[in-house]
Amino acid sequence: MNKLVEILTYEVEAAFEKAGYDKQYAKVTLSNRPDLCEYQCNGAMAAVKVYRKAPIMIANDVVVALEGSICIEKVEAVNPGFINITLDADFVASYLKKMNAEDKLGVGEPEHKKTIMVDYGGANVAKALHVGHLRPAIIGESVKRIGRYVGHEVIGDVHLGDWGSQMGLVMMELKRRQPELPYFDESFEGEYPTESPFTIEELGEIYPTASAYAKENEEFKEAALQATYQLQNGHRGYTALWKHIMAVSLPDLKENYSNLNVEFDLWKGEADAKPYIADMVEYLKKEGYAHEDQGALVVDVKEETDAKEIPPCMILKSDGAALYATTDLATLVEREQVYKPDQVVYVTDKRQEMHFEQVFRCAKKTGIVRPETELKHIGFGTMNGKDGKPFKTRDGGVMRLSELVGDINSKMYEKIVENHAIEETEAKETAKKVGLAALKYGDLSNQAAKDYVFDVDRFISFEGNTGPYILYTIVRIKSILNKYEETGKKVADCQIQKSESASEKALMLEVAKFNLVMENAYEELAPHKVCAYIYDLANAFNRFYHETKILSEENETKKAGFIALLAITKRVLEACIDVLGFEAPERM
RNA sequence: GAGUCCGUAGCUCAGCUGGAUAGAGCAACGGCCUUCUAAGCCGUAGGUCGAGGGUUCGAAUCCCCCCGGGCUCGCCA
Repeated sequence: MNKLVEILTYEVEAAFEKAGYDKQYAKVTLSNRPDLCEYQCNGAMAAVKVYRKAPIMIANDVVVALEGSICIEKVEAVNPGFINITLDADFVASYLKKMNAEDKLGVGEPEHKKTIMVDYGGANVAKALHVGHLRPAIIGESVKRIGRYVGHEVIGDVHLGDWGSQMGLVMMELKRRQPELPYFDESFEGEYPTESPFTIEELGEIYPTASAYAKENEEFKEAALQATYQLQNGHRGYTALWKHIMAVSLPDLKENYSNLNVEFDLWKGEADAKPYIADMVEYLKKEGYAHEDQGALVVDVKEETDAKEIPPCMILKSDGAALYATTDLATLVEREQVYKPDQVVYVTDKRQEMHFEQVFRCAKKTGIVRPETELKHIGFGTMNGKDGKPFKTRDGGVMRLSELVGDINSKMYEKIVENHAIEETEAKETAKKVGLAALKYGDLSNQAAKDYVFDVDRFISFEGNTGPYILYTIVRIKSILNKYEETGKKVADCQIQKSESASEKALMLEVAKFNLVMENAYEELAPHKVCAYIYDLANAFNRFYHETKILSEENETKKAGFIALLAITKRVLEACIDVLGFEAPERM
């Protein structure tokens, strides 16, 4: 289904040609002056150079040529040369009817359906999920859902950090604590215990301790690096220990992600790239891409146009161990073999920009991916505390995700029971939904690339541009629709009617933007655009709501028109919050 | 040092592929609940868009330079 701006652009193109001007100037955009018009075309001013005429004259010619258009109620040329368009109310109503008849509310199928892999999460199996994992999970999940909504085949991969030097650190810390364990006995040849030597809580504490200890003890650090290398090369005891770490971590990770309404199609990790590494290294050497430099194996990725020095992409460390770039490249080899993705999107901290630049260049240069494969990195900014510095707990530590989510839920629960008499089970369920919306909307409404201030109290506030406000709007609509059905009538039978008030038309125009917004959010991989849109839409609805008596409207056709408008507004809002990764309760 | 991102109202943020009077929310102040959820709506006040220069009919938006800040710059991920 064509977007409104497209339909209008076609009309205006025809008018430009009819008036004797090139249609390239006919692009119609949303108005930036809603007080003057609904849509606008600025092409007359751009066309001045070619036609050597005052822009207002060109605009006037086009306006004359537009007369009789069925989509336009009013069009005028305004100095210095704006063409201001106000849409015909019947046309808008029929547009919404068409939208309503479609499953995806006017979002069409893409010309080329792509297979897209979204690599997000990046949870480290050696440590508990903490607030640092929040952004990739929330943003990646939304990007995945937006891609699906616009019609692509999107595969989400958690891509666990289960293979790097953090594994060596954990193992050596464990050895320091329990040197008697058979995993550390090189002469041990029996069966290793099936029971893990640590719990998830212990594991969560072991890594930070080990990491800190490695910074002050060179010998320990060396041992950890050595253990990492040995693990990567099939050391029996370490492999057995690795399996324990995985077995203990995975259920905890799955539960945490599930609480965030984040679902992965693939639970692969860096370790899964292992079988591809040897062949890949061999290939890179044989084809002459990789060479030795200071003992390490590297691929040069410099380009002449570089404004700065891009270091070579390192494939193997001087001790022969694999590292970050190695597993990322080998993972691309695997993805190319198994899924042949048209696009791979990585969602990580923006500080990793250089790493991905190197990996992408290396993958293209060496033919690991096809030339047309799109490799994209969504680098997100830091979550800061109210002081503008990276978010920490009161005692300066890293807050666990489960703790954060628990906090938000209990604060939300208190607010809910404070406001309404409500049964405890429902209150808890509602608190969970509203809390998640608060958290996700708080994050997603910011541009991903920017640092942002993580202020829980603001996010869970019931006022202003927040997740709860959006949900409240949906709940209001649901409540009215339910009451309408209680009178024995069906919402589904209601037909959208031509608007009769300014606020009603404003709401309809806002609803009609949906396909434009969704496709744009996909192209720019920008969930915050969806947030901005539903905030506008919710505002438009609330304005309409306040000046319109809906259920007490006496004219049944008119009332049904209102109900139909509410129903489509709700569908659009729900489609949006679904791609953002949260949902609305029945009441709140 | 080089590169890169950022600097918009007291605070938190939109707007940046050039358009008309730079928008929200919070905080402040003032209205609106016998009526569909007031978690709402309406209004008032608040800005040399970091500074300067340039391109343009037109610049928060593009270019240059300066100031301030974040981040990155081979064996971590």
